[in-house]
Amino acid sequence: MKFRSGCPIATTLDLVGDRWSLVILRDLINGKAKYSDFLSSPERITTSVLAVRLTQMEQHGLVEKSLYQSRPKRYEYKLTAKGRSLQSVLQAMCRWGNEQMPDTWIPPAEFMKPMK
Amino acid sequence: MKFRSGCPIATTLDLVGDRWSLVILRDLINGKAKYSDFLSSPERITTSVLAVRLTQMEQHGLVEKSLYQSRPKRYEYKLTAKGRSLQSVLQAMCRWGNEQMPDTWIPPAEFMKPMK
DNA sequence: CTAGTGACTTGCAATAGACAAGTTAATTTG
DNA sequence: CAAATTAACTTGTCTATTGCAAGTCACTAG
Repeated sequence: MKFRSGCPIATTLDLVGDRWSLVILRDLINGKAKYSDFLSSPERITTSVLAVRLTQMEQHGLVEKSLYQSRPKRYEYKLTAKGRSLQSVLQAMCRWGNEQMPDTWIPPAEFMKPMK
Repeated sequence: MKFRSGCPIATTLDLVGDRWSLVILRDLINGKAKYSDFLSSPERITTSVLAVRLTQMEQHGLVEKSLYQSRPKRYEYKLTAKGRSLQSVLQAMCRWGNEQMPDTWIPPAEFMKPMK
């Protein structure tokens, strides 16, 4: 992976600065783990984009894939510590969205709890 | 503008969830204001993308354009309160970048000061 | 008069995303 | 036991966004 600069903001955006990665991360934090779980979210990601984003997030060390059933093979996705620590970024976005964008949903208190 | 859902995270990403908007916002917070200022940042945004992003950020109410010189016309860009309040998101990204991505620059203390 | 600067615009190729359909290996349902 | 359903993808086509290079327009400095 080539980064645009050493700026921590630009570098973070090189990893998750696209339309979908942080939406998937939100779902993972909220306990979703299976391919079909992500597809069922209200934003309606398409299957092709989901497949690409999941493998890239895995390559970046944000999620881990594990077999939870062989025959037929089924995988579940879980956050790594590195991925989970992005929750503070999501919390900041939630706060901003709720303050500045009318009619956005209020997240469960659990989601907004300070971390670490 | 059509939003993917009422989720505050998804809605925020509908506005700034691309490769460049938050990099421009960082520059604005750091006092950059002119077209050529943004072009000179180390990430090397191209002029065509910069023009598009600036007009979209203006449409979304995050920045304001003002004439600071007629003949020839020259404009400067400034953050609105709505745009400035995204700083907390950038601060969270900075913290994450510095913790998880090796060799990212440490921002000036000024940038990380709590807001409001 | 020529070169340079600031703020763009235009054109074209490459990559990412949207939309729809197909595949594979089971498992459930009738 | 064949037919429908499910989970997890893959493939294909089309459009949108980004990257890269060059050009334009209105001055201004030498």
